[in-house]
Amino acid sequence: MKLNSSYFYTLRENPNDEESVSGQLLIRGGYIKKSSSGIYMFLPLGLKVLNNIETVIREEMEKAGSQELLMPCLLPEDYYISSGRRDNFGSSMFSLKDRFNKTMVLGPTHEELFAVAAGMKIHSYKDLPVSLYQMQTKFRDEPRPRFGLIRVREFIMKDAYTFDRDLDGLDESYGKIFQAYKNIFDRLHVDYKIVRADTGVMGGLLSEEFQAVTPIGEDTLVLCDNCDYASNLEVSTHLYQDDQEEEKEMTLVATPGCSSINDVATFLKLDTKKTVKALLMNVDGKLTIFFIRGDRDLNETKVLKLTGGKELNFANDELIATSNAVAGFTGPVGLTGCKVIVDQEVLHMKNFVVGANKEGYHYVNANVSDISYDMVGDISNVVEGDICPVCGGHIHFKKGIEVGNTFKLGTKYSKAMNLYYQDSNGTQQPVVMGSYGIGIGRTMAALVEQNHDENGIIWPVNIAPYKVGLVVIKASDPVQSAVAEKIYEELNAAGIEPLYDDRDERAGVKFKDMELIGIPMRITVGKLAGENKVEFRKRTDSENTLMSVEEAINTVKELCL
RNA sequence: CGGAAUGUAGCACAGCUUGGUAGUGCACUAGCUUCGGGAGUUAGGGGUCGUGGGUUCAAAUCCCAUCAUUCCGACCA
Repeated sequence: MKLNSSYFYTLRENPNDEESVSGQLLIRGGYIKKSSSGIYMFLPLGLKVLNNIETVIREEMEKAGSQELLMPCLLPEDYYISSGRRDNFGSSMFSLKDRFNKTMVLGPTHEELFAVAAGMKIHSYKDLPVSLYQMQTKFRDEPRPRFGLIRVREFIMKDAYTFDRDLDGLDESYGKIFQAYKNIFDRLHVDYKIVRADTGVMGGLLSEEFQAVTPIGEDTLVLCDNCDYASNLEVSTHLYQDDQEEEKEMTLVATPGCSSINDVATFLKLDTKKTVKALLMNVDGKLTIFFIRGDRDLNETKVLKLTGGKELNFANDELIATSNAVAGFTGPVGLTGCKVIVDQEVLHMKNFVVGANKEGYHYVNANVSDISYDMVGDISNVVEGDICPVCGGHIHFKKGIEVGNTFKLGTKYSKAMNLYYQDSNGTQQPVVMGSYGIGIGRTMAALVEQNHDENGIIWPVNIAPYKVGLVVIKASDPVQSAVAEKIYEELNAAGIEPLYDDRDERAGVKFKDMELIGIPMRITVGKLAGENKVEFRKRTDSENTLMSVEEAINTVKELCL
């Protein structure tokens, strides 16, 4: 492409409404432009990158035996009512009325519709397995879009669905797509971790996430420094260590004004690990008090799973008043009027500090035998330094962006959508489903987060909108432009279209633009063009290499393989 | 949805406190000089100051409302 006659622009300054590096660079490079909160235009360069990512995904999905189709975005609400998910999605689903006053929604994910499509083919066990996928725009009305393309309200997702006779079949189909995902993210050069995760609103038996590792990530990845344990914080566990102290006698002590666990620990000169704190929560309208070690956080996912609750919030004063709990000094000794749930870990602690249910007092040297509770379970988050549940090594954290997710769904959707097949005995059986997603724009953003420097983006060669940039220093010089033109023609003939900067701009501007938009290779045609010499440099190089025109062309060809 | 901030030319911003002719840099047009790392200079073009209302002789500036965007939280496959 010749820049002089093309739609091409860059911005010299960062936009004022974009915080993330990937968002800033993609906007400055003219890849994307925000049209409203969480909704972006993909401009010519951006579309090329998107297409390159899609090409890799298509190739690997086809290799895994999946067939592409295309679903509508606009769907009658009824599908999601049938599956019971209309309420789960709630206001994060875009909804509108058609002219007959029928409620339509913009699809946030398509398990229901794929089950319907699969039903057109699947009648007998002989029709299985089936594997289908699509690249399609999804809509989710996020409460808070942010980080450029990372959390948006409209985005292109590759979503795939598998249909099998039984769990063994599902395992096999899941394995194929799982391997395809590894191939995809390897080929895209994403630095990623695969972690175990919560199944969330999807439901089902198993969820694993492909997480691009970057500090901007919104998910916390729990990793072991000794084995390959990898898990999303929301479902991570750890081994408990028994406190070896002798049990002492519980004693009431005055702790005036110490209503936070840090105050208490400081006042008593103790580590917060020797304390147990109370969290007064509202679980579906009922007061539930949780006790966990003082330095830990409550894990909402685990709590909802344990209690079977739907919604978790902090309890208000009115709700707290239904029990004898004293806010700031709540303890599990003689607590009544509410449900009391104790973290599993507390059972392994000795001589800890807890609230005394009395303003200004705590108990010290409390032990499990001193307290009463209704339920025990794993309800807290792991922290760095905890013991790995697999190998006994130590746990550390990284941050990740969820770029892919795989689910073993089981029969939840097939039953809801009436997707059954007849087995060899002639009886009806629900089809066993799996679902698999990759966020394409999000992957693009994650790549930029992982591959940039102070000058701009550094695309992997196979993802870059153009693999090579061709800069002619003085476009008005007939010798230089003739050499550049020749290189342009030859590379095009070889199937490698260069980004040819033939603008009447100063050299510095051209170099800066090539670096900002992240073109992986650059050929510069300058003073020595008359001697058949040009300069070659990779985006990651710090210096030019002088070579002949032929050498430069061959180098580009080799690096494009 | 709670808390905070911002909205002025294509982009980034100043002006607002203390009301009185709409400003700067980049970008754009024309000229001259320059020409291998975001040039210099001269002359220009481009504005419903987010929107609606109010106060005032007079509002970008003060007041009220509203919309949009961003940040912190809540939420989130």
